Amino acid sequence: MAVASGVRARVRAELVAEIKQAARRQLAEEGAAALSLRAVARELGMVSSGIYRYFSSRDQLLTALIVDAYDALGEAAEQADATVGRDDFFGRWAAACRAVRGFAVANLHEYALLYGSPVPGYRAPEATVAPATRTTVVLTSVVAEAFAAGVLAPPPLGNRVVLTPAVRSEARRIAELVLPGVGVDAVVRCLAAWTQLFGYVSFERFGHLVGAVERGDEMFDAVVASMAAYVGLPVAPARPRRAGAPG
Amino acid sequence: MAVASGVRARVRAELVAEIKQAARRQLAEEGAAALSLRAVARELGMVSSGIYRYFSSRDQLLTALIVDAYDALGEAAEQADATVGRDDFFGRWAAACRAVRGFAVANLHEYALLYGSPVPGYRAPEATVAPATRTTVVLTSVVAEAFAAGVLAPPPLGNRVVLTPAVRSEARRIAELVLPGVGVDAVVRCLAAWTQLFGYVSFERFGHLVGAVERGDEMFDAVVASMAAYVGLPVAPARPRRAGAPG
DNA sequence: TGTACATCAGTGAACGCGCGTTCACTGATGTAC
DNA sequence: TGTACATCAGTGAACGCGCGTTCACTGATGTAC
Repeated sequence: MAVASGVRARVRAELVAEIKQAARRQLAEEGAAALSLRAVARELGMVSSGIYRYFSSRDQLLTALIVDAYDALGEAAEQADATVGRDDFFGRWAAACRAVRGFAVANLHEYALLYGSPVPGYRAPEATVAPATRTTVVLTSVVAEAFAAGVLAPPPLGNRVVLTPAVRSEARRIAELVLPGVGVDAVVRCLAAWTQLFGYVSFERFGHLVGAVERGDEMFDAVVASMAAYVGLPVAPARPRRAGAPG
Repeated sequence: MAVASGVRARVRAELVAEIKQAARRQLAEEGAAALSLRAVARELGMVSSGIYRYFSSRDQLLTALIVDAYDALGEAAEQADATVGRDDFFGRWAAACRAVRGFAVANLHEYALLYGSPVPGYRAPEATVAPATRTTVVLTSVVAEAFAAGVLAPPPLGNRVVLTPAVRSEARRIAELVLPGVGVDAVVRCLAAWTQLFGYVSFERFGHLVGAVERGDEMFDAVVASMAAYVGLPVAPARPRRAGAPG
């Protein structure tokens, strides 16, 4: 019966979920390098070879965890973005940045799995690419929409850096992908802000700010605000404008 | 004899160096998690227990590698800084940034050991703190000296972000340590630039820019220049001024 | 200069451990007639 | 509704591997008189 087969499939899906959850728990306690199929099986009261009914190798389980983590982070960023009024570009940017940091705080080892050292001997397959871009798309969309709304500030006079032709063409290519219409100068600043965000979160979570920054939450907000201004987002919530009108 | 004893000590020091070198080679090929005393011993044609004459545990060897890597990176930054005229603050900043990236390019796994995911189960001892700050000191010194020379630009109008009291006091504390006299606003921007630098290098080296940035060298220089301007360093080499004169 | 002793480097065997993966198997659960 | 068969989940033993660390040991190298 189709129904009975559906039951089997559902049980199977549940077990896959349970295995991933156990693996995630182990990840949280020991880190990615220490993740082992045997320990996962032990936690589920199963014999180690039983896992092979659900994952064909340790790497496949690791890939599933990576994809899930990228998706969880991406969804957190999307939801944070969605809580803010569409025209409050600064607020949306800040909300997305806070979501990234919040994810890293709540899931240190999953964050490290995504953005820390590559796992030795592990090569990320194609399947991880799409989920990896979700968070980036949230951030670039805010900038792209601010530009479309005509409120993205041009670079201040002091920041008019000369760009080489190679950089300009590269920036144009990036703009076509995720920042339609945005100028090469702003693309470079977006790239800086994007890497700054993850650089700060990594430094904080990996212990490089110990002794330097104590009030992590407030300092993070300050840095995010400063970088948002640097990118050109209006610091005060933007006045609603007709989207698409160039500024 | 003192001379004979000196010979023994020198041979010992050489062997310590050889062990570290073999460990570094292994690090470069497999990554930190795969570094093992047995493999190091094998490479030296020694029995595994022999290593214990020189390092009391795997963690102690790891610590030695971390200290060496911090020192190598710090020295690279210092030397890069030293090649540029003292008054060319922008050039000094860019040179130091390039040195950081250069180190990461040439020594991926050592860079990952320092700035990637924390090694599971390993807790960095006090001895690593001082060497870890060398690179940071190079960068902050450039900014502090630019300020002292009176050429550090104030934040552009668009970047006058409101800072909370907690952030201001934290920034003041940081300034006392490494950025004497520099305003809280600039401290926040330095923190952003510092984390941006390592964030970019990590993203590039760990594969997060694949498909986005192809001309790594030139794009890096562009981002560095943009961030240097954001920090307030004069983009063109500064006119020589009497150091210490406030701007 | 020569001998007796102490220090040290490196050996080899062993400890107990955990790992990923394979394989033939036993039951239980679904499927087709 | 009932039976015969196919599919699937999970078992248990085994493979070969590498790891950190301990320990009693053998020579060689230095030290003190």
